Amino acid sequence: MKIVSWNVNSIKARLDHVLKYMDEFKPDLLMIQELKGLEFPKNKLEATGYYTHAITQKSYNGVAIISKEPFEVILDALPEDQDDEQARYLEIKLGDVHYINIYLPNGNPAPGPKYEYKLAWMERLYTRLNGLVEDNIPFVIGGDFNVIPEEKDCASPQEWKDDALFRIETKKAFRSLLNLGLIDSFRVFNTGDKNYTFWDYQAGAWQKNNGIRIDHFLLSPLMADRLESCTINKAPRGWEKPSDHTPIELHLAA
DNA sequence: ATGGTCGTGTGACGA
Repeated sequence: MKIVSWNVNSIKARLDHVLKYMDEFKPDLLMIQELKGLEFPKNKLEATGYYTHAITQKSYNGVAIISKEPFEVILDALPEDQDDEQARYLEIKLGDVHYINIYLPNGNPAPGPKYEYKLAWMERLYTRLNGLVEDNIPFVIGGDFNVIPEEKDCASPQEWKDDALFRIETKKAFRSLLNLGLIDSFRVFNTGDKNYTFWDYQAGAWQKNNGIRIDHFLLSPLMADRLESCTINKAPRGWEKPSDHTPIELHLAA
């Protein structure tokens, strides 16, 4: 089973990219982030034979799951804050497994209220994932985590030193998730540097491979034995008018 | 050291 996560930076601007990706790389389940609009092109995506569910808001954020198999929606928001209206979380169930798609807050500028929101969001996420682990519910969580886990996950650590994606509190919160027993799937197969999922549009970052690894797939303990591979597909970042992120691809044994 | 690039929606803000 092929599961993919991709921050598309606007579904309106990137619909043709997503359709091309689906046709060329045939994911079984595709998690996309940063839809950036209220409207979701459900009909055009489902004309391919896939099922979809989207969580959207005006202008910002937004996440969706596109799946070959029909699925049940478990949660359309992260629990524990009724006033949080940002479209950043979707949890579904397919077979016995929960699949969670997140667009974790960026948090810049830090420090400040946006960074406080990010850290609070990560605590709420910890609570939810801890609950699933305790209940022995197998899950896969993918998405744009907006977390650079280690120095080797960026080209120039000095540049990111005080950034919300690389600050010590952010790395600690991410480490707490891993300490639940979750596996950073990509690092099981590749411990090297210069492996990125995002390159800024500015200053020739893509051409210079000045990127960061911020899109991740974490597996719950019960899913560990099913992990077959996890790789970054750089091709879509090189297409015309690309997203600034590229897909990360996970293969699980049936 | 500075500015640089996209997308939304048509302003300024977010990334």
